[in-house]
Amino acid sequence: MLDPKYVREHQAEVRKALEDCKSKVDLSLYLDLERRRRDLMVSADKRKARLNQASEEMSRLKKEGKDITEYRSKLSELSNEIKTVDAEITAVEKDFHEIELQICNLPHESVPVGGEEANKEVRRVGEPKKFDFKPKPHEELGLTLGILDFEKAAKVAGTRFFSLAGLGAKLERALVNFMLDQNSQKGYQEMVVPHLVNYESMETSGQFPKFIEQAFAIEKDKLYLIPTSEVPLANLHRGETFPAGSIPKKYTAYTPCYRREAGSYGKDTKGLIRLHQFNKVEMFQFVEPEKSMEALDQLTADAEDLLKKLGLPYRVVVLATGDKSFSSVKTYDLEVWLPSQNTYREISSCSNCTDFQARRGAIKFKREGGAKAELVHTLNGSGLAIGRTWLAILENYQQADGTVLVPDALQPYMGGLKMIVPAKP
RNA sequence: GGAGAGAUGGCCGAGCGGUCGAAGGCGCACGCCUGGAAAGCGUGUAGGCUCCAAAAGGGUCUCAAGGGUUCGAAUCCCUUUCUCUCCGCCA
Repeated sequence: MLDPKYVREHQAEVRKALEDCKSKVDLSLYLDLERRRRDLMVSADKRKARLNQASEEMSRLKKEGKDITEYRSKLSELSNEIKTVDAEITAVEKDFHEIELQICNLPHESVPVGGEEANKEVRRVGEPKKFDFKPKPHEELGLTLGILDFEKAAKVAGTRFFSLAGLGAKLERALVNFMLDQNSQKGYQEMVVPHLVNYESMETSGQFPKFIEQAFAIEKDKLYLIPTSEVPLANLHRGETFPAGSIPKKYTAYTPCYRREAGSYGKDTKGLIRLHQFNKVEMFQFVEPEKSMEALDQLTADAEDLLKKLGLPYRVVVLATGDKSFSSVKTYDLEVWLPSQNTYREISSCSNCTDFQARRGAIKFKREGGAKAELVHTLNGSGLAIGRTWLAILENYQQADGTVLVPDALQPYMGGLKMIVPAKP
């Protein structure tokens, strides 16, 4: 959500930014409603002031034992007028809020303008390994090794679900533990959070109302399965004010993520790339406004560090205005090298949401000696998507015979295991 | 799931339908006092929206949330949410 006052005073700039984001929001309507809301409020407040004055008067008259019948009926009229205006305000506010929630965050000046094609590679780290055989896709490796199974998952739940067995499951858990340990060492507090959240939480983090179709819903209980732990983490401090000196606050959490993937039929139908359920370790930060751009670089570096330690080649891409996420001003995607696809694929997304989520959720902080509470800035980043890391390891560490080496950093988490070999039938 | 109790300012806690944004206490801040501190005394101590170019100042809203009764609601009525106690069920 944007600051209406800012929008009002920087119309040209906002209009351009919304175009760059391919937003379809009608800014004129937004401004018009905002204007009407204030006008109505002034008119209602004037009447309320009169009523309040009269009310005091009335109380005095009554004490003096005077007759107030006539006076009362006069006020009744005023009272009704107020109710009418208030109803108008409510209606205008509802319309305004509806639009307001549809507006994306304005891109940072450093973000390239354009759609997906304008995304810009920032750096490449690590050399893709040269194989002296044709590298196999992970779904094939996993199947042969007997550690990955989609058929069983499809029977249990449907398409776009997966199941892991034996060392496959163990590798998944090793990655979770490895990442949580690493993040903890970097000052992120480890958290366990709800996987089902209410509507408000989805609204605060920016999923709702725009992306409501993408969420799995438990209608009976009005709860939603989280698409990322960003949602519960962002909402931990909803409606709160951080006392002076208590931010930056950094959290990390491991949760499954549930996504309907509506409209992605036919995309990435094979393997672990795109699923209705996957695991992820997330990083989240609440920081002071002037420090958030710097924090984004640090957060991205923290995510990169995990890939470096796992020995996976990757590149960093800054997403263009039309491709960045709804709530963010700037997003870096980390893309890991996949030998079987001969390309880089997203494995992490790190965003600075500035005060966008904070305004939706009224998340504030106080400065040392500062009088007024201000909105915090929030940042989130995957550190990392576990499923995609799992498959990247299989593909990058595969050997000609179909076995897979365990990266050094993970061996302590795999009971010292150095290689994944086919399971005994 | 059944029965009951409750939700007031940073915290505790009062509050006959009118002068209550709300007594009192604690905490906190500042000042006085002191060689310094404690105690004591004094003063102050919510947030949102809005008017004004801005400051000063003004208006309005907020006593869990939403609705209702009323000229007027923290106070009465309804709904919802949350918390607590007991019973049942349960990893």
